[in-house]
Amino acid sequence: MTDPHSEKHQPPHLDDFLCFALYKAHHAMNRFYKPLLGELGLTYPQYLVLMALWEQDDQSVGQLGELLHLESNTLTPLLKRLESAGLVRRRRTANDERQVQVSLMPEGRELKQKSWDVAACLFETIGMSREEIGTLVEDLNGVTGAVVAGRGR
Amino acid sequence: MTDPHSEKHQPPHLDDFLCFALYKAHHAMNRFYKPLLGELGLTYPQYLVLMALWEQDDQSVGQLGELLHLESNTLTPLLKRLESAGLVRRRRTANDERQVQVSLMPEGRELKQKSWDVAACLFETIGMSREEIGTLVEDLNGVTGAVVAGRGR
DNA sequence: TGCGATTAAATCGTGTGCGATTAAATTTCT
DNA sequence: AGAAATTTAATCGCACACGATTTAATCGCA
Repeated sequence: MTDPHSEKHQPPHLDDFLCFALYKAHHAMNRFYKPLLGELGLTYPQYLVLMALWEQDDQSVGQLGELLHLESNTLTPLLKRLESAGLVRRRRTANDERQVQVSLMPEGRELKQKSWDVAACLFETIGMSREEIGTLVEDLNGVTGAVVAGRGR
Repeated sequence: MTDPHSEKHQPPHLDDFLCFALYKAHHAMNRFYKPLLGELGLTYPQYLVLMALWEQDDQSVGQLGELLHLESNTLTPLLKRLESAGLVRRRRTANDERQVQVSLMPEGRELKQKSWDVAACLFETIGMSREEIGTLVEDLNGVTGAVVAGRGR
């Protein structure tokens, strides 16, 4: 059994754990976005779903789930809320009645512009260059990839 | 209004957003930990609370909340579950009856050893050196700090 | 053709997270 | 000393997140 963080067999501090740093950063991001997105009537996961649709409209629940690493049990109620807010439309596809296709309504498409300010606000707040952010994103994606790949053992 | 991610006013891909990278990495970590911690009868947030107590026993709900960035509305039910599992004890302090002091029970203290393997397993899985992890943790904490500091505006 | 296997969403139950409010104890200030 | 302000947990309601199950549609294969 490998000692994960120190040469000595001495427990590291909580702050040294990668999982805890991720936990905190994710929470901080959540707390930062919440009031800004609240003005748009969105939650953070709803915002991510809309971002996915802005990039590629008309995706199935499964496609969205794969992109966002979410299952239908999470997405279905979330999408129903977006639908009842008039931002997206949910329809079963004609080809395959099992699939539900999610597409943007005009009101949902408009939010793209407003949400731009939110991302810009975060960018200003953290005060990092594009290169630094790019490197950090790559590192995080590397960790994500390794962890996801190493799961089924 | 600053364009956050590109010279051109062209929306970046979802994968370029730091918030999304964090979201994915945090979820990946969660999904990795869940089955391992499940064998110990713990959830991920419960594990973090225990880690905090292993490092410093006998903390108030407020202290734990400050460390983990959680409010009493989240901690109270979580701590009650840890208590009913026999891992911790909750008692109001004699000095100040408002505060609830949380301390480890023997069974909770024992889990420290077992949980060690979980951290070691993650360390092996991501396959990064201590230096790389340390740098990443520092970068993440930097982002967390900047975001938290920039909130009240 | 038709029946079992597979696939895609939806449903259910539990456990976070958090904004808002409440309740009780302590501190402050006159 | 005593009322008002403050502090600390707890409570309530809503929205994820996910394991497990269910339902409905499609596929595959004899």
